[in-house]
Amino acid sequence: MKVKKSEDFDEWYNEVVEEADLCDKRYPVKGMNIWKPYGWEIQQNIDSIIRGEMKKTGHKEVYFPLLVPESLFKKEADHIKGFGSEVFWVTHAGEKELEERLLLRPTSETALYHIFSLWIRSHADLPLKTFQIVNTFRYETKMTKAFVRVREIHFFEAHTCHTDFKDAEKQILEDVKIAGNFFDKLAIPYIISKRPDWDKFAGAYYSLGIDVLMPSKKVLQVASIHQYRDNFSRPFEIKYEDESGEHRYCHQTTYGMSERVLGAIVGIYGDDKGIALPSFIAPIQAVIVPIIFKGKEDMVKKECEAVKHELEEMGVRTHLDMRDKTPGNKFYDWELKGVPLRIEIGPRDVEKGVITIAARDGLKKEIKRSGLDKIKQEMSSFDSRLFEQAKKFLDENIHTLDYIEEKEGIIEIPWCGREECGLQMEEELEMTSLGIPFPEKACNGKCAICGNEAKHYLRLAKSY
RNA sequence: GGGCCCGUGGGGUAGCUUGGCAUCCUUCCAGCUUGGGGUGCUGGUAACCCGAGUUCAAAUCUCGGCGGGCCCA
Repeated sequence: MKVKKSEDFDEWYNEVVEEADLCDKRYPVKGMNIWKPYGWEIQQNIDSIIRGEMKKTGHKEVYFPLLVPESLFKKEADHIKGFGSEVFWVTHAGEKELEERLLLRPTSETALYHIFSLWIRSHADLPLKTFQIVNTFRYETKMTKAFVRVREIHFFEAHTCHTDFKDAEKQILEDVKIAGNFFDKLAIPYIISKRPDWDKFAGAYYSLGIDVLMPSKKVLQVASIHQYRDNFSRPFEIKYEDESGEHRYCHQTTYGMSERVLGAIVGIYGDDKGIALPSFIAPIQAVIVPIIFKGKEDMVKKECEAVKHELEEMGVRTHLDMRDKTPGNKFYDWELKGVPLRIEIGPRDVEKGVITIAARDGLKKEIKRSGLDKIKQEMSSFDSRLFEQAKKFLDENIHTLDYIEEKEGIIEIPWCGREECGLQMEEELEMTSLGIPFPEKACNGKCAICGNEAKHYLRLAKSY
């Protein structure tokens, strides 16, 4: 690594995503990067966590087509207003112009909901809980950044339909819980805010944003949960027949996430040596580096293979690095790639009946060869150390204030709830509002702009 | 939306002002050496973003495209 994380975070980030073999940014279309095998494997591991959570809560996986006819896309007015300027259009087949233009989904509401209206007939079909993991496309005009702002998005989206608002609200709470489980496994601390009306998702009744704090003290939105009420079900005519034979519109919710989660992990846990991966998503959880001396090669090699085998039996994803490089070289290499635990085995260890382990954050110790099962504990305590360190950083950078004051990080200011006051805060602080804390945090102060009774705290921060 | 900068082997760079020979580091390949934090030596592969123009001659000057980055609203 040429750039220090503490000196220039954004530049460090740009370098580390390529150096750590997560992606290749040389593809000649702006905002479309290549997933390299190592990065893709991490992302797949992240996906498998959310798949697990979806399965536990009764969501079914689907896969809808990439192309959406223009007529469907135009059905919900706010939605097209919000996304219209950033869609990619398919207008031709060969030389022939299409009768109806098709677009690459920027998100999949309009594709799914047309079909949901066919799938849902009666209250017995509800709730309908689905999700898909697909690529979506948004023509970003701003500066793109690997995993953080891309034009082809690796997107997870859960879509649900319910009999009424109340049942949809229950789904929102379940989503909050799912997010909790998900981010806990990744050891990422986060905050949830109810977005202000002027910044909610195009077509939503309200939106909850899940944000993390990056080392640059700018926040990154990593997930969002939306309550649509019947905003989409009306134009798409998603109706069901209730017990009394009446036809009613569904209420809907969505929960979305993208590879920004990976961006957050890179940003939050990386250091001057490279990235650091929580063990749950690390493709390699423990790497064995043999320390070879002339004349003792076989002894060391045999021991390494035996340890690898035993660890794999325990379900630890293990790699034995037999490349013809010096150990120091390999150490730097695996640190760059963020492997949680390194195991060093040399003649000295074999003779003493131990192995030497070093966690990615520097903690080094010997453990008994006969006590290999300790490795799992070492991994989880590594994860906890990552989390504690990030949690501390987040907590130290949330400032609850009574009046407007320039601070780095996230600030919370008493707010009357009126849009003009909120926008003025954004302007004065040169920050964007994240919304009001969720769950709501009691606020007894006066609005920092107009002086009227404050209804909530408004959270603001600089953001990506 | 407005303004600015940049594009040279896989990565990082020098050369551009004043047109002519493409520099160095790293990576990579082969071999020997070394091996508990980037071992050393020898040899090798490999580049001027694309297109048009000016010119005897373009990495260098002009225009356009594509790509990358920064600043302001």
